[in-house]
Amino acid sequence: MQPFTVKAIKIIQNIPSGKVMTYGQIAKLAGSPRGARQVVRILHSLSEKHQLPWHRVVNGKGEIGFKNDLSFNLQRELLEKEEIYVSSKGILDLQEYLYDPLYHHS
DNA sequence: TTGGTGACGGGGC
DNA sequence: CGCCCCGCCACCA
Repeated sequence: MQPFTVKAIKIIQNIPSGKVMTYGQIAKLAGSPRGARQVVRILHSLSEKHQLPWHRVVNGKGEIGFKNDLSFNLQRELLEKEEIYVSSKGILDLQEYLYDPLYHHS
């Protein structure tokens, strides 16, 4: 397993409930600034095995990425359960919900 | 080995 | 805002 994959998994596992991270942000923190698509791959193939909170990952514009209705609706439901408001078009407010593991209060 | 494939991202219009 | 193009990169048939 590549170090990138290991790091990305840890990062995803540490996203707190009620917050989201973007594919690109995770890729960058895991050491591959242009590896957003690899994050997609990881979520797709390893979410179950590693019990990843896959629903807390959205694209850089703050939208649910799925085109597929079933997956789209499921992700929206899971986010709203965590008090994250998602519009019917799948858009949420990154200013409010984005999690930055490198940011610390005072 | 090679070419197709994305739950992406940035830039241009 | 919406579209389109292009670069990206590990995986797999």
